[in-house]
Amino acid sequence: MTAPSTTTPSTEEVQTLYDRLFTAYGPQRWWPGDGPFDVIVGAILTQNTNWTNVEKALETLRRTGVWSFAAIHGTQRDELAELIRSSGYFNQKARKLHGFAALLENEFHGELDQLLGLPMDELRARLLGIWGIGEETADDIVLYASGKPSFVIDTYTRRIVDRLGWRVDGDAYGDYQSLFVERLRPDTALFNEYHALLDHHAAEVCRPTPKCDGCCLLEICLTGRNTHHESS
DNA sequence: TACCAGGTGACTG
DNA sequence: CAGTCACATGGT
Repeated sequence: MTAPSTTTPSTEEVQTLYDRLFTAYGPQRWWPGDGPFDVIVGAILTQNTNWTNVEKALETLRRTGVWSFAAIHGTQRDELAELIRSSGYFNQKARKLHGFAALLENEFHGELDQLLGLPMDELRARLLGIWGIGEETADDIVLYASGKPSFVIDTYTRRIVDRLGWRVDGDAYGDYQSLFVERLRPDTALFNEYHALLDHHAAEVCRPTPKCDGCCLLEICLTGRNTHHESS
C-alpha cells in the first residue's frame, strides 16, 4: 500500500466519532482547573508541555501567592519565570503571562469578566493579539474559560483526524477546525466534551505509536483497518 | 537514551 | 506561503 485513500467525512461520521468516544470513555470533566484564572494560566503553561509539569508550576504560583493577574502583573519577569520553571519554556511563558496580564490591566481595568464577556469573535481576536497566544491557546480560553463554542484543535486532534483517513482541505489550524465546526451545532458543552474525549483517546490509545488493539474507533479508522485486517 | 508532551513566533528562500 | 528552528522541563 502507498497513498491511503482519504475521504471528506460526512456530518454523520463526525457525530459517530463523538458517539464512539463518549460510549468508550464517558464524560471527561474538563478543563482540569477551578476557574478562569486557573484555566487561562494553565492554557498558556501547557503549550507543548506535559500537564504534570504544568501542575507543578501552578502549585508553585498558588503557594507563593501569585494567584491573580494583578499579582502576575506586579511580579518581575525573571522572578515569574523562576516560579513556572517546571513547565518548560519558562522565559517565553513568563512573557506570555505578562502579556495577558497587561492587556487585562490596561484595557479592561483588571476585570476578567469584562474581557471574557466580549462576543466570541472579538474575544478570540483580542487574545490572538497577545504575544505568545496562538489559535489553540485562544480557543482553549474561549471555550474553557469563557464558555463560548470555539472548537479546539491540537496535536492530538490532528493525529486522530489524519489516522482516521479524513481528508482535510489544507494543513492549517482553521482547516482542521472547519472540519468539525461546519458539521456540528455550535454548542459549548459539546465542543468541550468532544475535545476532551479526543485528547483522552490520543493520550491513551492513539499514541505516537498507536495501540490499535481494542481501540473503539477500529471499524471507522483507516490506520486501524490497514494495521489489523489486511482485508482491503 | 532518545523521545514525547494539550504551541508559538521568528526567520528563510 | 511552506519549511525550519529556538524555546526547556520532567517522565518513561
